Amino acid sequence: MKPKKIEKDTESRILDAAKRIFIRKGLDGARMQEIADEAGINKALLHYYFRSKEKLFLTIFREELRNFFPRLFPVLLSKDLTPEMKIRHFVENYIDLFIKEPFLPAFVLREVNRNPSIVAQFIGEAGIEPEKLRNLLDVFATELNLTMNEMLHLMVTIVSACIFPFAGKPIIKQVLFDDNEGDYQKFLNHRKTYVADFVIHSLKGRLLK
Amino acid sequence: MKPKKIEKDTESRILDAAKRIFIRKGLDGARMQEIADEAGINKALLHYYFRSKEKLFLTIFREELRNFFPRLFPVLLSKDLTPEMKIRHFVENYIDLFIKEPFLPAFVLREVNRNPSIVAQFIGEAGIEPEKLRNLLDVFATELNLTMNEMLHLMVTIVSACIFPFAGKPIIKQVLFDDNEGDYQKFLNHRKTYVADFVIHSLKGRLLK
DNA sequence: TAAATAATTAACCATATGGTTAAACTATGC
DNA sequence: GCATAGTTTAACCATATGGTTAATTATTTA
Repeated sequence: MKPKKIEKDTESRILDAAKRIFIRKGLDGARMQEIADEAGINKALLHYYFRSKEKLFLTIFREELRNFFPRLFPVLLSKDLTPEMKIRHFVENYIDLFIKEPFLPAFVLREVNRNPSIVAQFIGEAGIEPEKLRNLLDVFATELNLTMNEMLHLMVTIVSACIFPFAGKPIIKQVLFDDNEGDYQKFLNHRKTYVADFVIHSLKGRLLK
Repeated sequence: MKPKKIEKDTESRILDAAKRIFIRKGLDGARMQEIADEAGINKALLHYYFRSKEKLFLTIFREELRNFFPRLFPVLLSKDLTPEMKIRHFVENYIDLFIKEPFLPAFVLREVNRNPSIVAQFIGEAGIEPEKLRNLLDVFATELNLTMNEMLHLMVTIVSACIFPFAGKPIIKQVLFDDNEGDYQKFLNHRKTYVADFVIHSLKGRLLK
């Protein structure tokens, strides 16, 4: 029952450590020494497993970009959900994801703005196919009786409403909740139903034009 | 007609250069040499005018934080605007601001996440008074027949919808617009009316519950 | 078990970077 | 014209940082 190989364990220790450090500090702010310390290993070992900081970073980034992207296909294609339920599911799952990974939004936004070409570079590997996604949105637009343009705005609005509360946490918490973490967390929990309600009301409200 | 003093000019040249570099690259990514080059001066001169990178950065950040914060008081307190018009004004002005300063949202979000305490530290100097702001929102909530909780969500939702399209530009442009800058810009312009409409529909839609 | 291979470390290296110094240059006041 | 204070520069410094090397210690394999 002796552990045969430590290497595999070391690799995942490195990945865990790198993830924690990179997500909080970004590529520019992270130090290889810091990651080594966090993983409890020698700095040279980092370069033994991942040749360079860049390589290690991209390994982490690819994975986190995949997490970041909402997996719309299963929800939107479901036949036994009303449009309203699809929206509720989406919002709830997406906000829950960020409650579990609160630093993910700020991390991804920071890195794609540092180097925008990284998006095109990794979008495929992150399991996103823009064309298929746009087709999907087109179908959903029809279902909701929206133009594709309106659908794109709707999508961006929903995603914004889910992501910004996390990416803007320091500001929101300070300005709206007097730096009270508990109040801010309560706000996040309410938000799952609030955003869905808000969107659904808006779609209904169009009828009142 | 000879220029009497160059000094003042030098200082503003430095500030302009620092602003450009810091906003695009952040504190961690920016290099003092780069800022000096951008300003067309010697690196030592940077330290002559602003003792350290940190000091120079904070000078820029303070100013940009002030820009970033929506100036709600004049709009929300106006007596001759309907709530609907207040929302329309706010959204249009806020999005227009970011069309002029497209890197501002990503910059502020990056830096407040790098060092959250910077918000509390500079919120006063940026001309924001959280208490007064919350009072203002309370009044507006009454005007709209909303609870304070709903008002906070509404506020965050509107701000999210304005900011995220800029902070998330690399992703949105790539995924939704196949990397076409023109399409993305058109989207931003539509967005001014779309977001306002969306919010107003939602408030009306509540009646259809 | 001995050779071969993989994992790990301490010490090192080259370069980049924020920051300093001392000297030179410029304008201004007397 | 000269002294003084303010401005600008080239050269320099200490340190941090990503990365490498060579030796050491497991682990595998024949």
